[in-house]
Amino acid sequence: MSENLDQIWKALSDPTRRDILDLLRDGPRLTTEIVEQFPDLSRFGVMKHMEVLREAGLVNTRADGRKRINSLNVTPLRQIMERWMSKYEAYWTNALLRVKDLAEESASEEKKTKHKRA
Amino acid sequence: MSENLDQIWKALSDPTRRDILDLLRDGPRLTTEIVEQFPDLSRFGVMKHMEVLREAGLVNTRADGRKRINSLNVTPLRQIMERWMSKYEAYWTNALLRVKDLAEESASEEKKTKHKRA
DNA sequence: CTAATACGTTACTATTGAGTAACATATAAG
DNA sequence: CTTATATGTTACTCAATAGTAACGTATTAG
Repeated sequence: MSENLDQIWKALSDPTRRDILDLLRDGPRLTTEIVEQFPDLSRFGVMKHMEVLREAGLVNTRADGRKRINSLNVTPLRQIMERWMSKYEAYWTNALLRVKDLAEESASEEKKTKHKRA
Repeated sequence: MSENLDQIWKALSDPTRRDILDLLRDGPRLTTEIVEQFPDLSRFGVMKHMEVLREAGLVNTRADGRKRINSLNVTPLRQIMERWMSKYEAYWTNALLRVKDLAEESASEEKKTKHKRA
């Protein structure tokens, strides 16, 4: 559960896969729904990306009849972010302060603002 | 200066390149010094990785006689981190609070703690 | 000037990754 | 049962990436 960090980075390195994650931020999607969002790609093309995301633990898929419901799992993202934040801690100073502001904002605003599409 | 985000992600996707960045966290290094840290790779192998890092803006290189001094540039890292932190804001809640703590820590401790090796 | 050092480049191989087309299976609806 | 839908799979390109070997250049030390 620690050496899959490579997998996570690999998964995130592709723009299409990041787009898929973006899409899933808005909530779970059927495989077909995801495929429809990428008219330039074949279905299998998208499905292979999905598989990479699944193997990296970034996406969970559960079956419901003949449907597959794909949902985002932020845990690996969090892992990477936290790891890098602390790793480069000494360099972060300014960034951290900005993130701190962000944290306080989102803490005080609670969940008034729903996140919006990419 | 905005569509190189892809490049940055690509650059970060390779474990060797992340190791190089880790090495540069401790301060600037000559090309040869970096090469020596990777006995399993040929010099040119390492140099190609360096080039990718340079093109992504993650590493700056300045000449000093016949020496090349490579140093870390965290700006692109910051870009990506900030972008993703805010993008997944709604999912971050717990993580953000931890980062907030980190920020306050490092703010109060100023720069007492020098960062240490990987 | 000569030799050693630090770096750069050319030319090539091999593996992985992204992608398509076409076929196969399973399930829900009528 | 039959059809349409949702998904899975096999077989195959094509391009990019990671990598090596070997040679070339430039600069500093003596």
